[in-house]
Amino acid sequence: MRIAEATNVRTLRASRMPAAHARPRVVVRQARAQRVGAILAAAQVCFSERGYENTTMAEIAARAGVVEGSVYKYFAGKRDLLLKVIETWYEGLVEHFPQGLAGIKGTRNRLRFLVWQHLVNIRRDAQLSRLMFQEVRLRDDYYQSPLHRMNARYTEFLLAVVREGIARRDFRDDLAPALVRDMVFGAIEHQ
Amino acid sequence: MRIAEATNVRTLRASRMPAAHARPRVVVRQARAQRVGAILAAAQVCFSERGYENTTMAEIAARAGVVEGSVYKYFAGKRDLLLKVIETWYEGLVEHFPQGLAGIKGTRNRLRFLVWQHLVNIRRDAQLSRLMFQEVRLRDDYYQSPLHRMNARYTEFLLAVVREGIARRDFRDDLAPALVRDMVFGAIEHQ
DNA sequence: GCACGAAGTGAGTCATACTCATTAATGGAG
DNA sequence: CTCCATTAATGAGTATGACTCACTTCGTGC
Repeated sequence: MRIAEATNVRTLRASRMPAAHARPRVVVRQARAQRVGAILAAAQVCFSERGYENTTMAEIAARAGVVEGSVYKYFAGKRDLLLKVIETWYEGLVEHFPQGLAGIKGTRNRLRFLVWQHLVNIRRDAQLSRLMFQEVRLRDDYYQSPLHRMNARYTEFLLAVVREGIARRDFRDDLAPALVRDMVFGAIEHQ
Repeated sequence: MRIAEATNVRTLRASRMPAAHARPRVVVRQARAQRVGAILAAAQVCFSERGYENTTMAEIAARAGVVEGSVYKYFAGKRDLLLKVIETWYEGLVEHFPQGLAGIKGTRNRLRFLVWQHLVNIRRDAQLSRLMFQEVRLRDDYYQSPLHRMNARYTEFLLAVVREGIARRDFRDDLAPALVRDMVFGAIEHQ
């Protein structure tokens, strides 16, 4: 029984090389960007809902309405997909800072805005920000990834406001802006 | 060729149920504690050298001088092993705080000692502390794990010194000790 | 209409965490 | 000492999921 079954599977496998795939297929050829977008969106939902480890490529593909192999046509692998998801998310966040800051006067108000915005971001997209901290920022390849630059741009805004504050004598001039940045973001992210 | 090979494998597999394992074996029966220690030590080295993901249970077992299955007699799985490794490490760290602090007078010196000690810890055992941040503290089950309590004990020392400082009027009395703790550890760990 | 490259497919491979039937050692009772 | 029950140890086997690749189908320029 068991062996028979196994042999059966084997026979099936062996019959791979000659013309095998020949069933009707509904191939919805889509524009590249649209397809990439669908996969990214599906991946974002899956990763957010179930975490990185618990998400399978099959789930992502199914949700995006493509087959597993297709994902690998657009993304190098699961981790690359994660990086692209986070990157897309970050782009949206960074875009909002300049317009938000534009209308705000006074160093303290500007600082308050950035801190508040950061809190809003990591609370609204709690799962994504968790993924950023956990799966991306602490890995070896982070400093080589575009996300490192992206994160620098994100924290740069706070750094700039602190520098402004020093220039305008709102803060002591022996304040180290980078330390302030690390303390603010560190304190928020610590727990 | 291919099929023959496969069938061969299958036959091998099918011959499992009847008496199969009958080769000489050198079983070095060890005391439980000793064996657990060997596995933990091996796991710590492997995880530190190659990271959690890149380490295989087979590697750990080989380094500990046991067979893979034995590891599962003492640990629930790979993740449990990681938690136990970190826990063991943390125990060592926490033990050192009281004696270190005992000889130090003055709030600022005591604070400085704790910060310095923390820096030494995460620099000396860089890989382990990275594993703690990345693979443990940010996971869902962290707050249910003994490591959460362990970490609380670790940071408690700084909290206590800050409270002392307020009581002795070295610090303003509207200072929130928990915020100080989060800022200090957060700033250190942020990058 | 035909040839060619790109897009798309999914069965198959491979690596590895984990299981479990089986064997070896131990220690206590007779 | 010898038997037997209990526990330690074993490693071949299984399951799962990331990734590959031989092949099909579509779209386009000639």
